[in-house]
Order: sequence, then C-alpha cells, then structure tokens
Amino acid sequence: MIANSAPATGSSTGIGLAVSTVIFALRRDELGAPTVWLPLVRRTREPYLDRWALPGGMVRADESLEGAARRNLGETTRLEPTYLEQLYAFGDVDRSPDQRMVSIVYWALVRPDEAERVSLGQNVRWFAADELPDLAFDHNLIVDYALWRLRTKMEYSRIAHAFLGPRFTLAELREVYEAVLRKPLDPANFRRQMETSGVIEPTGEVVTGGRHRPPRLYRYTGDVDLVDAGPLNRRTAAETHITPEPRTEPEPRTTPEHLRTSA
Amino acid sequence: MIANSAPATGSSTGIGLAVSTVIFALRRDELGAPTVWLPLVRRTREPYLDRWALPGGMVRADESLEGAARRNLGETTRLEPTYLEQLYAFGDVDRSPDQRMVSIVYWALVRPDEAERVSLGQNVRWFAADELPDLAFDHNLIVDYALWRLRTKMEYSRIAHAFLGPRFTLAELREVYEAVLRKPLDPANFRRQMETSGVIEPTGEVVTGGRHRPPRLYRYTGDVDLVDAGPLNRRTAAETHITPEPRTEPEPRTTPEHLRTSA
DNA sequence: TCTGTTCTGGTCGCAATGACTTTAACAAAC
DNA sequence: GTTTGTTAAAGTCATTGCGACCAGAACAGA
Repeated sequence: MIANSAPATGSSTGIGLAVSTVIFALRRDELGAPTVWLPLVRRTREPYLDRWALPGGMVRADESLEGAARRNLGETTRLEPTYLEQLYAFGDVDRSPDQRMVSIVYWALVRPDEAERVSLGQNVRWFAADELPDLAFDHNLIVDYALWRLRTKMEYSRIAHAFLGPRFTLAELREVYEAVLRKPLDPANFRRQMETSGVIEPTGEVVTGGRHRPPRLYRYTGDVDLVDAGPLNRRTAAETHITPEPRTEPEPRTTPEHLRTSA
Repeated sequence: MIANSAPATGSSTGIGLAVSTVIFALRRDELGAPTVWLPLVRRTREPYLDRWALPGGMVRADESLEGAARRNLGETTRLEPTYLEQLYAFGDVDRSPDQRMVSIVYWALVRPDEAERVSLGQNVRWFAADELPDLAFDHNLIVDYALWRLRTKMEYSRIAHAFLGPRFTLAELREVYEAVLRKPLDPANFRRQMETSGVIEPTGEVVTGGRHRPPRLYRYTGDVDLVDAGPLNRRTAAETHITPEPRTEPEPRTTPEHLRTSA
C-alpha cells in the first residue's frame, strides 16, 4: 500500500469501493430441523434490477471498513450481529457490468431472536443457504465461499456460541453444529468433547418441562469476545484451549420458568 | 456490494485503493540455519520518507487485485512468486496520515533461487522476519499477521512446497517446516507423517555425495496448483488427503551429478 | 577397516476419537 | 401409583494418530 512507485495521491482511479455482508442465522425449515439461512435484499435499480443481492453499500471516507459494514447492516436489515469478520476482497474487473467495483465482504452471525427483527417486506427476505436463486453480480460465489468458511471454522473455533444466547443446553449447542455441518453428531461423544475442551461450564441450572431427564444449562467460559479473528484480535492456539476446571457439586435444582425449551 | 441503498455510481469518494504484498523466502542466517526473510523497499517520499515499507502500488482500473499485486511485485522486485494469496484488506481511517487509503494485502512465497534475483540496491533490502525495524504505516502489524498466517497454514496445508524446487529430500522439506515453525522436528516422525499423508512420492533417485546414507528424492503428488486458496481455488478436506500409494520396488540408484545437496 | 553421520524403518505408550452400552430422571399415559 | 417413553448423562472398548525413542542401513572420509 502507498508504495514508492505510486503517485502522491491515489484517488480518482475510477474504482468504486463498497462493503457487503453475508449474514447467517439458524432457522427451522418446514420439517422443524434448524438450517442455515441468510437475508437478501432485492435490487431496485440497474444493473441486475429486481435480482436478489447481499446487503451492502459504499464506504464513506470517514468510516472504517468494518464500520461501513455495521452501518449498512443496520440501515438495510436493522441487524447488529454478535459476530462479524472480514471474508475476502472481491475485485475482478468484470464483476460489475458498468462501473469497476471492489467489494470488501464481511460475514456475520446473528442469534435467532435477532434474526426475527429483520424488517421483512417486499425488498428483504430470508433464503435457505443451500437453495439460493441466481443472485446479482458474483454474489453466489461469495455466499458459497462464506458458507465454506463458516463450516470450516465451526470445526476448530467456538463460533457456535454466536448462534446462541448466554445460556444453553448441550442439545441446543449440538443442534447448532449439526445444522451447520449438516451431519448428525453422537450426543455422548459431543458432550465429552465439549467438557474436555473447557470452553463451556455448567451454570447450575436445569431446564424442566420436557418429558425426559432435565438437561443442565451451560455458559461459555472466558472473556473472549466473539467479534473478530482478524489481524487485531488474534489468539494463539494455546490461549484457545483453556484448562478444564474441576467438577462442581451436585446441582441446586433451580427451575426458572422462563427457561423452558421449545421441545 | 453495489447495494440498493448505494448511489448509482460509487466513484470519487476520495478513498485511495492500493495493493501490497508480504513476500516470504527462506534464507540462511549467520549460523547457517534457514529462517524466514522478506524484502522491503525504502520510501522515497512523504509520508514516512526513508522508512522501510512493503512493496505495493495503486490498482489500475483495468487490472484485477491479484493482477495488480503481481505487476507491482515485478516492477519493484522482479519477483514472480510460486504462491500468492490474498491476506486481508486494511482500511482504518487513520492508517495513512494524509489521504484515506484502503490496501488489499497479499502474501507470497518464493523459492531461494528466485529470491536471489531481487535487485538489491539502496532501496530494496532483505530483512529477517523476526527482526524488523519500525516500518511505514501499519506495515509491522501486517507483517505480523502474514507471519501468523504462514505458520498456521504450514500446519495443515502443503504450502511448504512453494519454498522448494520440484525434487527435494525429506531433510530439505523438514528444514522448511523447522524454519517456519521455529522448532525442531523428529526426522523419523516427520517421515511417517509425510508418507501417510500421501502428498509426496519418491522419484526413484537418490542424492549421493554426503558422508552418510544417501537420501531419496521426492516430488509432490497430484496436480494441485499452489496459486491460491481463495474463493476460486478451494479444495475440500477430503480432496487434500490423497490415498497413499503402494510402495515401489528397490531404487534404481541413479545419481545425477547436478542434484548434490549443499551439505 | 574403522568411524562419524544421516537416512530409514520400527516399537512403545499416551491421548483423542468413534461406536456403543448403561443408568438417570423426568412427563405423560395407564 | 405404576408403567412407559424419551432424552440426559456417564461409562466402556477398540482404533487411530502422534511424540519419544531405538536400531539397523548406507554412504564418505580417515
């Protein structure tokens, strides 16, 4: 950047700079199984008039790239994601039919309760990530890449947290993994993995109401925020593996009424 | 990108668009041990006059981002990397003291023989990656992030190949890993890992000349090019694990003179 | 012939994991 | 009040991968 061979000022090259965001949320399909969905916006002008596209917009001179992504997210969908990370910069010459466009693309995760806040209307709609129509520009390619990143990162990171609230059962957490990875996981082995990893800890509460043994509620350990994994918020492999804590005593058996699960 | 709420044309926001590249090569330090080095260029104008910086330059309207990176690489260092991948887009508002700048940063790997082609002079010099001076702009942060990516990716990818020629011994390949990861590896275990992974295969040749048992020469299997790992050239985890091939017969014992190792 | 070196193939034990079994604890039906 | 169905939770067992380590193989040079 700003290299020796560059002119003193780098503006007015005729290249437009925009940001877009791939927003993922878990929603239940017609069978009741949770799957990955994303909101798209309908284009209201050429090119690609009336085609569905990722939410986004231009970067202003006084805001950072991530700031521009957050602002556009709020303006178009009213969403404030719990997880936001840069995905890739797309800049092929012919990706927009008229003006030359470079787009910095982010991807975001939102919780189901946040997802319902999206102002649904004629111009915003949720789509199942695996059944997308032909989108504007190269947005199909972008979504595929974002999906690959989501699934890859799910296997070595703790981003599943971003789909859930502060307290959750192991079954709920496992449902997130199964929805994203699209394969069933053994409940017992999943429990063992989560317990030995040390990233979650029981809250001492259980959820009653189901016609089965009441599951414990867990929370994520540590103060690691889920905002980023870019150059600024990096963690070493050692830091991400927290030492497992000793088991607590028998559960006090509180049963808050508002914690009933849907099942 | 090119969103609904955006103006019809997105140019002339006053934001400059540039590309820079972090170029890595293995060179031997004063002790003869291979370590990671990178070339930097001295700035010839304000801001940061006379400070060392990453090679880069502006993106032209008729070239892709990667194309711009390759062109700048050739112009400033005469390098044509064997591996080139996008790293990150840096776009904080205050990262350049005068004009607003967004830089798409790439990282590249070059072989030692290529690295010596770099036109060394008053304005281009090699630096050990772990002993960098204060660089211009946020380039120290960028190099640190690129180093982290190099070391992380070395553990699950086959990018070590990009540092070597078409044929190599297991000791040479192990030296690459040891230099990047900065830790010694057990030769026997390293051999087993490489053999069971199936990414390399013996050529049938051996290298004589050393005062020890002559090592076999290997090559990388598969037609996987090493150009990218972005949205276009993705591989699934299954594809990267090629089935191990059966052992070949005893080596024919060719001894090409030009393949003598330096040891 | 001996010696020093690295290459190459092997063993041993530990840790992680997948497949599976068993017991626990509830709600609802009987 | 007992039974039944369901999921939670805990444990077992065999396999795999890996780090640490050992021993023979094959050269060059003394």
